[in-house]
Amino acid sequence: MPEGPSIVILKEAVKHFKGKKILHAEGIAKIDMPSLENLVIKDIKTFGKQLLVCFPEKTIRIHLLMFGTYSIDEEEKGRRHTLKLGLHFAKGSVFFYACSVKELKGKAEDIFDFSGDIMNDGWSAPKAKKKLQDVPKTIIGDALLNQDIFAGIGNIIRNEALFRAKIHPESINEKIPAARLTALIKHTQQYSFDFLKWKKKDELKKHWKAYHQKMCPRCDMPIRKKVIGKTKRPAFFCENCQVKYS
DNA sequence: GTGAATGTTAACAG
DNA sequence: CCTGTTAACATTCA
Repeated sequence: MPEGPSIVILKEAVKHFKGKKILHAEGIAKIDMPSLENLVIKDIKTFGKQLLVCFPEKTIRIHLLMFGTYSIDEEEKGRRHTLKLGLHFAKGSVFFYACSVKELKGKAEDIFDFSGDIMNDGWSAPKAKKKLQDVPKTIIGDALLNQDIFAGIGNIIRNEALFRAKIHPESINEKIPAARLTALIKHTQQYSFDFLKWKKKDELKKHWKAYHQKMCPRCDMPIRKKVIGKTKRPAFFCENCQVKYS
């Protein structure tokens, strides 16, 4: 369940643990569990698809990958989840399953450039445009998934944003007119926040226009599914109304 | 039972 | 050493 907006929802669900002291840490993640005990959580942030549990001198980075899940206060018994990390507080607990947990040295602000995070208030569209132009030969479908360019974008967002912008995923970056590129970047951010809004209401799928769709809602032609690019992820697009710049 | 999927990275080949 | 491909991991749903 992990594109940027879903991680923002996760952050909101655990932010009440900010300022709280960890009494016990458990799980099979390869990090120093005992060293977390008695530490107070300084902040909880997100960067792209990662949740960051921040301390003065280190940052715990949790990435849900494809199948990661979490539960708050109650451990999911009965399910066969692999408990990677469980944090226990005086009041409440949080559990992360089947995810990637890493311990990073230093504070989050020194490790991540938050202007690259599509969901961050400080996100910079001009910087994103420049980064796209720095990889002129790349197809836009791959570039959108590049976390160094758009931290937080996943396969749903890229397909929906390209559909809104009427750009074919196999378009070559340098062939896309600058105005179209700017429009795409804007759609990407806007769809990410629509994703957030709809996901909260549990109606994300209801609003898909291209992703896993059969027919184009604009022109009624079939939506094509094709594994593309070096990222080899399935793209969904309308060949009739999404222009291929190549 | 099979295959696919909102993802990344370690391992290997050249 | 660098680049590109494959494998691995983990879970749910159709």
